[in-house]
Amino acid sequence: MPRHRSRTAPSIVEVAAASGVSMKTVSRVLNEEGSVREDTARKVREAAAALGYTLNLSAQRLARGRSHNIGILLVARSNWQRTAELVSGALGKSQAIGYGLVPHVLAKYEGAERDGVLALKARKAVDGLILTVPWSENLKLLADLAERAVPHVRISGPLIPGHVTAHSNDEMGAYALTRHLLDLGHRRIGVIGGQRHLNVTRERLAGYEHALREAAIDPRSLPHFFDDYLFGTGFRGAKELLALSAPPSALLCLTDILAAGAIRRCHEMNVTVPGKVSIAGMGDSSIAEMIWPTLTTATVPTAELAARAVGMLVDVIEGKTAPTDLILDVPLVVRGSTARV
Amino acid sequence: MPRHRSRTAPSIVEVAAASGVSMKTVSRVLNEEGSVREDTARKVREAAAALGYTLNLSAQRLARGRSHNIGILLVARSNWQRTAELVSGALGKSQAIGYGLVPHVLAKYEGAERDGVLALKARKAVDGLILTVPWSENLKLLADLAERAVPHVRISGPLIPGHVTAHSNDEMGAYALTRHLLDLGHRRIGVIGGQRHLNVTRERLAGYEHALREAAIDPRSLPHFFDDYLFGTGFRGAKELLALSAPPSALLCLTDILAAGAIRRCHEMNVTVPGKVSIAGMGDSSIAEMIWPTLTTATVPTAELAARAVGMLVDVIEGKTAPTDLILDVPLVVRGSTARV
DNA sequence: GCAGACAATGACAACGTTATCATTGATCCT
DNA sequence: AGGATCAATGATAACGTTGTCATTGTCTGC
Repeated sequence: MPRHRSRTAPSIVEVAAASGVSMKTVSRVLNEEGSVREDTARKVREAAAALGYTLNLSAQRLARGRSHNIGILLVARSNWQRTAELVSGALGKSQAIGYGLVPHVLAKYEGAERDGVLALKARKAVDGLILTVPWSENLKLLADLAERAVPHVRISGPLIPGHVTAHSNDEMGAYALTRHLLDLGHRRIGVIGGQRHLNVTRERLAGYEHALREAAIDPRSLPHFFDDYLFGTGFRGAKELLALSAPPSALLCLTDILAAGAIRRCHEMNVTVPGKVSIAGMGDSSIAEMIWPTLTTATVPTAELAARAVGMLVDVIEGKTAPTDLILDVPLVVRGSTARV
Repeated sequence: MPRHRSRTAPSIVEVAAASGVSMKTVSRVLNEEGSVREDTARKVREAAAALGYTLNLSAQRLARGRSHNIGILLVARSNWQRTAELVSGALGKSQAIGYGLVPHVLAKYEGAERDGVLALKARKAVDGLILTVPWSENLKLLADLAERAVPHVRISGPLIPGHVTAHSNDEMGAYALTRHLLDLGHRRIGVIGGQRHLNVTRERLAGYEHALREAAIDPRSLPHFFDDYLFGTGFRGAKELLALSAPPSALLCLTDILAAGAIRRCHEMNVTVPGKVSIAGMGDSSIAEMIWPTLTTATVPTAELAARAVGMLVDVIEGKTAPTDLILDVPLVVRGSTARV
């Protein structure tokens, strides 16, 4: 006895029957594969429209062996602003090219969480992965992905052969920022940053030190404060560095959020910015224009990086091009938080 | 001639063969359906582990007729902070209960974009939808979803029978904020807000007006500025309202971002906050503690709302419970941007 | 010792696509 | 005229699960 098909979504066979062609031809038309006569195609499209039919993604995925989804690995308890930029950049691009974006937040890469990440590809939930800091430089993860041939593109992180990376020239950005402070006459330029072992930290620090050495200043003679990349670090760092017997006249914060924290502390301590101390950030997140004084910083094109990473990943997945690393500029933006000494 | 299976992921039949049971039993074990003897189950689990096997999601989705994904509809070019909170709240919950989260940004609900949203369910990309402002109050969309029996939960938006909503008591929040300003001796309390037609706007305004009327003040006698919910509106609103011949002594901004914009403008105009004018926001987003002075506001539990909405949606999808609306509190948080007149 | 109940398992057909290869006609060349 | 070529189409078998229903054993109670 045939099962009663009440209110079930129509399938490709119904459309085929209604338009008098085979399933395969319907499939060809709806996927725009070509090599179908225009009048046949029209008939099919009309039948599909009449039935309110759309291809079933699950069936398509199973048959094709691909999910048409890409995953983006994010870190828990981080700067939301940056996370939002990453996701929104990736989402815009993936939506435009017909891929779904599956965000996945991860607190650590161990045990069940590790299994969860690797299952993403094994279970065909995604065709590939976008890795953001700090996952883009987690060697255990990178090794696992390489071993399992999981396509992936990293956003930032050290250049490693065999791992495609979408990069911004953070070293240049930090160099430009430091030069800017030097040009304003600052000599004692302190630095506040997050985890030292991260590649972003090292790159930005390299730019900072490069500029100092050019000006014949020994970076080791300057005060610094490192912890993590959250607001509180900027806040505490400013207090500590400005309380020094020989306080810096300028502070380079390796992130806008850090700079925002430092500036807020200055307000609390009645230290005028940039009158008494100049403060620069890095990243050019939207907060840079929301605080007072507005922040001198360098634009890290986070959203664009994410969008480009998606494009690169899809190229890898579809085997279109040989993967190449990408490096975007990080231009200086001078605003109100820095001034002549 | 059998196809050579080189490096292909193992399927359930391999596991069945390796453990000497049928496919169905493997399926039962891996899905923890029960009614399998413990020693059989162990054999199966060992075989699966040895082969590095995991169930294929696409096949599972096709067979089950459900995607185990939920979509979240976001609006383009909005406050990123709020978007990030929504996504992160929803993501945490959905990840915990084994659902994937598929964010979808939408600029308008027409033409191809409308088709895209509706296709999400028709193509079985998602089992249901979370609607955020302003989509949660788009009547055309709501009608389409009802017509197609697409399970959905709205975050904010007017209470409409038949549409489940996760709500925060914004009216109470705005009332508390206004009372706070009144208690500080303010009488001329201006208001800055976004789109007036939005339900959030109306609710918050209702709380504001309620408090004023209690204090025998006619809300219509007070200055206001409405545009959208972006930083620039707060910025422009503050300038306009403070330039009035009878400027307000306090400003209630219907959103933290708006308040941040207003405060920045005050800094530019050398109007001290809260000395000359008190400013309150609403939402308690992370920016409230990053600016100076820190912002008096009311906590809208955005992330929790999103998480709860996911839970409610899954209940609806799985037919577990009768859907009920949810209303969370919006408690007042007094910080540095408001003071006695 | 046997019907009945019940727990554990299996066979096989969905689920709705796409891939592969075969089959049509029509068109082209010599 | 007679292949050869080519564009358009179709038949059928995957893809890898789960649902349904049937089939085993294994106990019970009498």
